[in-house]
Amino acid sequence: MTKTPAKSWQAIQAEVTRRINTRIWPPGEMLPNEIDLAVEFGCARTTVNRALQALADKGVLERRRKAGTRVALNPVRKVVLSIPIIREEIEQSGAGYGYQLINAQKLPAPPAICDALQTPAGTKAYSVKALHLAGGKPFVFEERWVNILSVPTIQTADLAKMSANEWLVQNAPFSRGTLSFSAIIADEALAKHLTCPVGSALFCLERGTWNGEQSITRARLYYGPGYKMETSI
Amino acid sequence: MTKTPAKSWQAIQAEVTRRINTRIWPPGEMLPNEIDLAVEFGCARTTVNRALQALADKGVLERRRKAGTRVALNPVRKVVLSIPIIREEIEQSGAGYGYQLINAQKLPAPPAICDALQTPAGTKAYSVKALHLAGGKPFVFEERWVNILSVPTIQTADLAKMSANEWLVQNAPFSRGTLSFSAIIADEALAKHLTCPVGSALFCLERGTWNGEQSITRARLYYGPGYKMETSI
DNA sequence: CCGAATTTGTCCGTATGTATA
DNA sequence: TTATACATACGGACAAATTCG
Repeated sequence: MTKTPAKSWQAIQAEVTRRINTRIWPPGEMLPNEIDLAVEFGCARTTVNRALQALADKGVLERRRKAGTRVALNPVRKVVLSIPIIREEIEQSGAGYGYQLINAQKLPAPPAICDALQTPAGTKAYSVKALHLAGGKPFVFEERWVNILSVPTIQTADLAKMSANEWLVQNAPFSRGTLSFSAIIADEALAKHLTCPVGSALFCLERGTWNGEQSITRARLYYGPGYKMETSI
Repeated sequence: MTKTPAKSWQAIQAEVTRRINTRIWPPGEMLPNEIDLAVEFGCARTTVNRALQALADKGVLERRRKAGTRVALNPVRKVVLSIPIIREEIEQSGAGYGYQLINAQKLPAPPAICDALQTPAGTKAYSVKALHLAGGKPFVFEERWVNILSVPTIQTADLAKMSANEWLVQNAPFSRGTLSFSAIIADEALAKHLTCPVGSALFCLERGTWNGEQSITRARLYYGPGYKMETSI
């Protein structure tokens, strides 16, 4: 019988995690039901429930009514990734943050963008290109298209003073979005903006946002060579 | 006055989200305290608490005792990313999954690996190289080092039948890990394994795991050119 | 610097709803 | 259909953190 150090749902979470890690409950194993665990830990069932639910949210446990709770066969599935705010990320590294608008203009959007923004082919959209600098050196090149049907007022915003991202956060709500990561080769334009060799491998973060069915914007952030996005499990 | 459709913490979560999205509560705005919200929604404070806590977990709200609850200034900070199990990802795309062990042997680990595995420089470690195939074509090249001081038994495992990842999941528990994403240029070796041109940009996922203070393994997964890791917000 | 007031965090015990084997 | 196990709710209570005077 294991000593029960428990108190508070976080302690229970820790103890359950320990048992999983030490294979007392190996992958696929069924756990005792909440009532039994509550008795063992000497707490209310609601407290056990809270702990197990949190672990299920993390993907460590799988729970189904009537079927019970089991240790997930494939752990490490869900990770909470904190998307760094570029400015904060740079300032935390100790370097000074700089922002530089390259250009902002209404342009006929390329087909791929019209598709992404769900506007008819050939529609004009607002193109914004900007650079985020760390210690005066290029850190991220931002390439953004804004749907002027959804957010017409962006055309009058002074994007030299406030980044498009900040402006949108304050002026254009969104309800959902997509996020993707990929690797891309630096072409001449990218290499010039980031002052890196043509052919470098760049980490690319692409984000699209919608408000209901209306598309708002689609942005690509190209990080300089060698960038790593890190998180812990 | 808004109609309160509330019932269940999820409904409250939805209503709060709606108010944030429609700028009834813009970024930075303070929310009423839990008690007042409970009165407005006609439910118990614990129910409100659950809803707001869930939103705080998502990074939508920021909460502090006594200070209260406010809408986060920078939304979209925390994202739950589901790291796809390679086999599942391939099978879901409709292609057949294949696994191919390239080699597995005890080798003196390069300094960077010894550093990552926290073993003395020049220590031997177990090197595993393998390929995951989708529809018979290379999809991911896996390059792994396993700490044989922590997991000596891996040397007797038949890694041609079971992938190192699967074997470790079943045989070597870990308590914490790191995860990073980056972009890398395909050198000749990588290009050969993935049958892609030298100089391609590859998406690279790097994972390190520990059990307490003991390092277990460090793996790099190189995805073929054009791969995108996607998620939604 | 300290105490008081406020707000969230967590707990308990109970009750009822709901999916499912 | 029924029994089981999880999901959620309620209200009361106290703890902990932090702001503010």
